[in-house]
Amino acid sequence: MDKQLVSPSYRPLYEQIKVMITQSLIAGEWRPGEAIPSEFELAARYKVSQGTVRKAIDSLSAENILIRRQGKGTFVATHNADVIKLRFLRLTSVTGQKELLQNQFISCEKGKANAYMAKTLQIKAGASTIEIKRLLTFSGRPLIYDQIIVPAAPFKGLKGAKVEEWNGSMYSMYESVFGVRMIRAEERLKAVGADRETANALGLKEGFPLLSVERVSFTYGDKPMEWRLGLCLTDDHHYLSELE
Amino acid sequence: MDKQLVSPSYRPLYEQIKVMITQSLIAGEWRPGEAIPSEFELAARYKVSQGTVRKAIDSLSAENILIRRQGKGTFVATHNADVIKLRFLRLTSVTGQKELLQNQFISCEKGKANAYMAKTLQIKAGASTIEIKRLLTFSGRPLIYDQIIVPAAPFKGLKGAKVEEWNGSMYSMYESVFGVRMIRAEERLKAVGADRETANALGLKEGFPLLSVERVSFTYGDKPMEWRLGLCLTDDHHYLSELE
DNA sequence: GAGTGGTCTAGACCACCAA
DNA sequence: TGGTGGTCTAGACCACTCA
Repeated sequence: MDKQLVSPSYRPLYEQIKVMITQSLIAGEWRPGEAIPSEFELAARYKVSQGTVRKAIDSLSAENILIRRQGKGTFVATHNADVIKLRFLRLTSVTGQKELLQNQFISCEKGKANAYMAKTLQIKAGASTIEIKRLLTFSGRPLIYDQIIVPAAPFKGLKGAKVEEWNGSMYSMYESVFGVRMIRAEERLKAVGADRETANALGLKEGFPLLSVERVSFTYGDKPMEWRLGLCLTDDHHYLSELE
Repeated sequence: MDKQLVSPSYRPLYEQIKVMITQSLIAGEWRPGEAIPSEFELAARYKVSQGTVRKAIDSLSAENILIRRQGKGTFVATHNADVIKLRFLRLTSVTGQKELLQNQFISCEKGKANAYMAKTLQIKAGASTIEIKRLLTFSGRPLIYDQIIVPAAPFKGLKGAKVEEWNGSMYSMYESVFGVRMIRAEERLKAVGADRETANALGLKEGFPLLSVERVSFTYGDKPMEWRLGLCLTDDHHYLSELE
């Protein structure tokens, strides 16, 4: 039996505060990049001590959902700000730098979720999706062949034109145009041989070893909102993972 | 100029406590798996409040250096305990399970650090090293061809015999036999084609795509103590990375 | 029941930032 | 100079573990 069900429904106060703050974030009361009320104001609103609000904010800050800045305030995390750009990018050149990649869109089409995609994105099988393919290049050299699938419903109006004219990361667009904020992602990595399509796109021979990065991104409440498959050339770059 | 040098040398109390606790760990005052003194005892020892000790322990706990257990005490993290075994293993089968791998040693020889290894392990070029090769298999099938290099000095007496008779992870052995505790690691991933040696070891054709995982492990004080290169077959397995 | 870590409070003071 | 987050304290009470 689930332990949660037998144990009494004890939840620390600061976790409840955390939930309430998260709900305000979902409702859009505070938008990405904006400051939330000060710890004292929130303490007054929720009728708890400042220390308890602090602990809730500490936790959200550790999850990169809020950003604290001493002397200034606490801000809603965003994928727009220059400093946090490429928050989810783990691929770095052998010199150690994370550099800006050039974005070249190949296609943007409507699709329908197959069984796997339905399960992954928690939508109904056959539900409408939007499928994007693009090529990311570095210094003129193709580096990643990316396939992106999102459910159509939350991204109504996302079309090729919209995608092509956007100058920034996909996450930044999701956030600014559709109000969908990604807060977490899971990546599954494998080594694969390039298939014909990818080999052509990247200018390689079929079977050339590529790093396959399958990513699922989640918005508030651990709701999956994007599936992505990136096939990466890793002769000049590597994927950095820190273990603790 | 380094910001640390111009700003006053202000360090919060709890960080100083953290350093003192870490020093006790290095000195071996509390051994892996053992409990450290209670928060009140430490508060008395360091002449600070319990809350300040708590904050220091919180931080070490977040870094997986200490483990808190409500009602029992705070314990020194170990690679021996069953529950924390495979702490650094990110490779999971497609079914999602982390399973025990069989260990088959191939060789264990003395070597000398080349320029790259010297830089990586922060030892002198030409310093003595120990080089181990092994094969990790899962359900009888070769999965990872592993090459491990450690500086000879801290691992005096590490020989083939010792390695082969040890029944557990390398980290568990480092800890139990040599008192070297790894607390952190960095991994750099690439996709590569199998070379002849690896292809033979894993029973593949040359050029077969493999996930190359280069790992450097650190002990207290961010001192690098092990270099490792694992070449992994990823048709049935994948490497899981969580992004926040 | 005694001892441990976990939560919560209230208040003081410090470091940082902007106006 | 006033407001923000960051630190530190002291004390109360709660939840968990084990003898």
